Amino acid sequence: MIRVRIAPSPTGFAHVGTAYTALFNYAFAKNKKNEGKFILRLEDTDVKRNVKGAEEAIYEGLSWLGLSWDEGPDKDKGEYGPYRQSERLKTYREWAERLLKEKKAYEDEGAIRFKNTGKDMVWDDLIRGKISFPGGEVTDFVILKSDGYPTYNFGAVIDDILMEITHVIRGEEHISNTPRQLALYTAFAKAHPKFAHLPTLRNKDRKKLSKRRDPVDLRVFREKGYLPEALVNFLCLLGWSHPQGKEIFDLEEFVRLFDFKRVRSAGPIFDTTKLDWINGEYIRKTNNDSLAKLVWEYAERKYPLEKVEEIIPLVRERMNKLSEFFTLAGFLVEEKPPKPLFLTDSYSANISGATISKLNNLPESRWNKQNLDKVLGEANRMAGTATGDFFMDIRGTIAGSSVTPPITESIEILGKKETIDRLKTGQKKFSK
RNA sequence: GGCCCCAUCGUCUAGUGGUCUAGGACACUAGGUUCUCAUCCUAGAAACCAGGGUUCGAGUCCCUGUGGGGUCACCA
Repeated sequence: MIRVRIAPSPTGFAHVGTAYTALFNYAFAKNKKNEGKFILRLEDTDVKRNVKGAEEAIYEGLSWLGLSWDEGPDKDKGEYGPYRQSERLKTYREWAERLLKEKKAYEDEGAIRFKNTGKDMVWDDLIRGKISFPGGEVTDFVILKSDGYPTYNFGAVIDDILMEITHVIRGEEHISNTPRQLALYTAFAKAHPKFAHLPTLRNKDRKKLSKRRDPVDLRVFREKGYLPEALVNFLCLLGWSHPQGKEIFDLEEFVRLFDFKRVRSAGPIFDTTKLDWINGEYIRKTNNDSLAKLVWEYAERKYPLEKVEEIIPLVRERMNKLSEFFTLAGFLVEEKPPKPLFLTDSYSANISGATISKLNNLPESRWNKQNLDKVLGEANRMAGTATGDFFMDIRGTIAGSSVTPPITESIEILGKKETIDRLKTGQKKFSK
């Protein structure tokens, strides 16, 4: 039985790196007939850095991405819990004292320190092959702090033993911790789990992603209008490649095809340019009704759902992020009319009394794209201006922008009264 | 600096000794479609870090160098 875990610290928000590690752990656990267990353990042993709400943020972030865990602090304790390290202090003390009794550790100013054996440490990494450290590298290190909390290396090893973790899949930055952990397994005469060290996600400076400078908070991705499926897909593509070279695939497919053989060891740059494209692909894959709901929720239900549904077909191929709905179609949903733009030299001919009365003569009941095309075409001929210019001025006048969805469709949705009001306003402002 | 990891187009990557005059995707450029923008279609530019080996043959194996990264806490 495969058992894997992620072990984030609740020190703030859900980090995209945590999601990345979780994704690969999840895929590995569920890959084999879906029978592996994916465990969430909270390493809250740095009392000073624990932040309230951080735990919930982690749950939220992972759930948003569809990465569900089988065991964790929010679930029944079961035979392996509790899953918060702060609730396992007694256990760590017992195990540390065992080492003390066997003279494999010693007390040092209120802390307990592990006595290094000086042996070379080697393991066969699932992603990188053989990795070895010279024995002198591991010095005596603290395993139990004077406040009674375990250090990372100790807590992780004890829990991995007790929780029967079979595979430790984590970031590359933990490679240098592995010899210390291996020494601990040896001291307890326990077989160590298999290790797989994933590449670290980097920023444009090729440095490991930083909380300070890089967009790493999962909530921010949601706020920017990314779909969780798209983010997951993007994350899959960092360090892993689809055997058929596919770029767009869902979590289920990733899980099914996952293999460490296809994981690269070089650290990829987390460049969201491609994520924007992937997100657009997912938006275009979503049907109108579902997409309208997503936008509606994204807008915190500020606009009528029916209105959003009406607009979606006009913008679905124009947006890569949900947020772009507003820049594209804001003029159709906002109460306040936009400031008109006069975009061509033939404005006065385009937005003329003739144009407006032509539209005015079209009754509400016949206010649809087909008739609008006809009427606007006639108005354009009367104005005697270039078609592009004609529509451009209508665009600028009713939308206050030179980039909008198609004009006749937009006018249909805007409605007769509002359209004519805006055209009149534009005409008036222009002549001033 | 010690130790460790890594190295193919700007970015994500394919490639497990010959089919590589190195393939795909994003981004970019040009053109087509079009009332703008986008979608869509077509084309284009763009990479094996360097030097030594091994081999009939190296992007692929080995060594060295260079470059990048990680880590050296009573943080995780």
